[in-house]
Order: sequence, then C-alpha cells, then structure tokens
Amino acid sequence: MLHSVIETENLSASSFAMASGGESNIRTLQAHEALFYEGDDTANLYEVIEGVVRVYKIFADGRRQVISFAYPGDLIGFGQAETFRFDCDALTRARVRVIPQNSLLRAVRERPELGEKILAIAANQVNSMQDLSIMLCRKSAIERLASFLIYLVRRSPESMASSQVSLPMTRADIADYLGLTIETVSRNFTKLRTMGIIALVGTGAVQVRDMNRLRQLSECEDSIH
Amino acid sequence: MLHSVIETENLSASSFAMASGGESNIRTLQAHEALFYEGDDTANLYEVIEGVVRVYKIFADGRRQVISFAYPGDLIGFGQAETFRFDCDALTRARVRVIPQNSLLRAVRERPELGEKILAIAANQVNSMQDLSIMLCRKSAIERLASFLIYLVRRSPESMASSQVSLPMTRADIADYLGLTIETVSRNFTKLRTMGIIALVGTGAVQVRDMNRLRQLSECEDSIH
DNA sequence: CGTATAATTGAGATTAGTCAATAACTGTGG
DNA sequence: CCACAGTTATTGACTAATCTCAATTATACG
Repeated sequence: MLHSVIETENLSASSFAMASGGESNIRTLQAHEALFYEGDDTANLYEVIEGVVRVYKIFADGRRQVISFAYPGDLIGFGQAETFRFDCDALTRARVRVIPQNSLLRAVRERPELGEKILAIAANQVNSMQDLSIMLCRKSAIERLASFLIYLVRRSPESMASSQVSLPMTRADIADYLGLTIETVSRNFTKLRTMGIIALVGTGAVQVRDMNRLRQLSECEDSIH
Repeated sequence: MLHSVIETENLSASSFAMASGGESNIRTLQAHEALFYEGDDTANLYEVIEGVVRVYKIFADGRRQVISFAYPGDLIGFGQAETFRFDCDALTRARVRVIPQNSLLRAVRERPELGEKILAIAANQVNSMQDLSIMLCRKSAIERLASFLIYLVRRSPESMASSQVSLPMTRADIADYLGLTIETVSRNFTKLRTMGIIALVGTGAVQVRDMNRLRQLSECEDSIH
C-alpha cells in the first residue's frame, strides 16, 4: 500500500533481469545524485538493491509531488512510455540494478509465462496507486502520517526488530509525498509524540512506542462485506 | 488522466477478447444493477460497451471512495488478484463485454506480443492513477470539479459537439470521487455557474459555456523541463 | 399531486495553510 | 574540538478552505 513504485517482494522482479541473460548491470549512486530526469529516454528501468531513492515531479507552478520513495526490491520506471514523466535521485548512497527495456521485452517474447508476472506486477502497482489515492482523498493529516510511518517500518528491515525507523527524507519530502505542508507534518510529528505513540530520535529517525495505536490511526479499514 | 479504469482508446483492449477466440460474451445491466461485489472471484474482467458503470469501495467507518466511472471502451477489473477489491454497479442501463481471465492469460501465452500491449495498458493505468492522486493531493475543490467536467466532456461522445454533458451520477458520487462533500460539490457548481463558465441543465446535465476558462481552472500544468 | 429523495444554501466549527520567529541540526574551517 | 553559517525543523498567531449541521428548495416517481 501507499506508494507507486512496485514492491516486488514476492514477485521477484529481478527474474526479468535473469531472463534477459544477465545483461543488466549495477550502478552506484551517491546521496543526492540523480538517476534520471523527466524527459529522459526510458531505455532502462531500475531495481533498487540498496539505499533509498526518491521519485518526484515538479510542476510549472512550482508545486512538487513526491511520487514514491523506492526501497530495496522496488522497481522504478516500469510502465513508462517513451520518456520518463518524472525526476529521480538518491536520498542515501544507493545501488540500483539497471534493466534494459528491450531485454525485458525480449524476455517476455521468449518466455510467455513472464506475461503473467507482468500482469501481477501491473496489478500490484495499480493496487498501490489506488490505496495511495484513497489515502490522499480520505485521510486527515495525522492519519496520513501514521500510514506513512507504518509503511516505513514495513519497508525498513533493520527497523522491524528495534522499532526504530530512520527517515532518510526531509520533512519537505514527506509533505510533498502526503499532500501536506512541512509545518503540518512537523506539528503532527509533535502530536504523535505528545500522545506517546512515537519518540523522535534526533530529526532523522523515529521510534515507534505504541504500534497498535499507530495502526489504529492509520487504518482506513476495509469494509465488512 | 483523472481516473483509475483503463481508457482503452487506442489500446484496443478488446483485442484480448478477440485473441481469446471470441469466448467473451455480452451482459446487459439495468440501471443500479450490480456487476460484482468486493470479494467476488475475479474470474472475469469487463469492458464497457455502452452506458456508465460505477466502481467504488466502502470502508468499515462508512467512508466511501468512488474509484472510477467507467465509460464505453473502459476496462474494469484489470489487475485484480484473486478477488475484487471493490463493488461495481451500473449508473445507467449498460452493456458490458465479459472477458474470462483465463482466456486472457491464454491469449498472452499464445501471442507473446500481447505482453507489450499489457505493459502499455498497465502503463496507461498507472499514469492515470498518478494523475488522479496528484489532483487529489494538490488541487482545490473548484479545480477538481473543473477537471472532472473536462474529463466527462472528453469521455461523452455526444457532448463533444453540443458542449452539453449529462451527469449520470449523483452529487454524492461526484463528491466521493473527488474527495469532497456533496455540499462543496454543489457550492462549486454554483460558483462555476455564477462565473459564467457552465450552465446547469436541470440537475443531471451541464452545459459548458466557456471551455477555455474551464480548462485554465483544471490545469495543473506539467513542468517546463 | 404528494411524498421521498436529491440538491442547494446558510451559519458556524474544524482543519490545514500561510507567514513569521525561534530552535536544532549539519558540515566546514579555524 | 569548537564556533559559525547555512540549512532544516519546530512552534506560534492568524487566515483561508472545507466540513458539519440544519433549513429550504427542487426534482423524480409512484
């Protein structure tokens, strides 16, 4: 849920890389280094191996929308047309697998059963986006922030045990992802802290002290059909 | 833009139906008749042939999210897992083509070049969803309503000429689609009317009197990269 | 025609945004 | 290792937008 890159998790996106005959290679990015810009040819797509990568779009009026934070296992650039529709750079030092588009197409051609995998990946991506828009549509600021934190915990392996999550992105990044302002993000971090649900560890990390209440806040539960 | 079903337009979704050996058949729905419910098996997907179909989801707390209004050419249920994640019913009398999932999978298997088409459809869908969430994130009530009306004009063939669009959905449907309340929708219809941009024709139709200004309102222009 | 439903309008409450000031971090050079 | 400068985050006071609740009007349908 809650983001627009593909969480490959059980889908094993890199099987495409495998299928394509090992043509893909690895690229290392320094923090803040760009991976691609809007308008660049979609010759490659990328799978994050390590680190956190930011995908965003800047509009003519200066508004910015952060589309996703891509964690290891996430695929970036899937389903783009001729050129990318957004910018992409690294938040931390990162390593990404570069997967040539044409090798992917060839892979599908040669191994039709991959078509189903593509269907599954597409499905996954579409579901993520639906969840994201439902969140943006229906949730209050604090509910959005709670959802975001839960998503981060789920994506950060190191945090599963310690209940501490690092925030490699700035408040502005979070705000532009959740459709809020930095002030509102900050105020609601404070509110969560005051409620005893989280503790702020410096400015770049959060410790979850009451996962249940955090989950309650985030939940926009499914219907009871 | 602006919605989450697939606009097949140039993608010719029904080529899947063709590819599957003409196994798909047509179903007719009366207004308000359900097509499927959340939790139903995703044995089939559907292509709208005629009429308007509503896709929505109801949450435990009573909040409702209208996910899309599907017009002729739109595909419903693409990219769902085992069971549907939402409800679906007809707003008007409608005809839909029933496309068995397994025939689609078989089609992909037999004609790998359809894999690319699926990629294109998925890309299209993902792009639509991204635009939708940007809209929900960044646009004001009147901008959302303007975008919605432009979308309706574009989708309703009969309206292209007359500049009059019918609204087969209620204000509540529009509100739950745009992430607003019915009062806000109503107030902003009035505002658009007062500004001379539209005229309300009864309660179920709108005449666009100044397309340029409507477009200006809706625009959340792309960046200048 | 009359009743039920849907839409509009109004007044007040709530939420998030804006602008401004302060505080906390980060990284650099002394 | 510390001080400083630049950036980022927090907090406060105020404003603007949307929501809520309530009343009224319009529409649809038996």
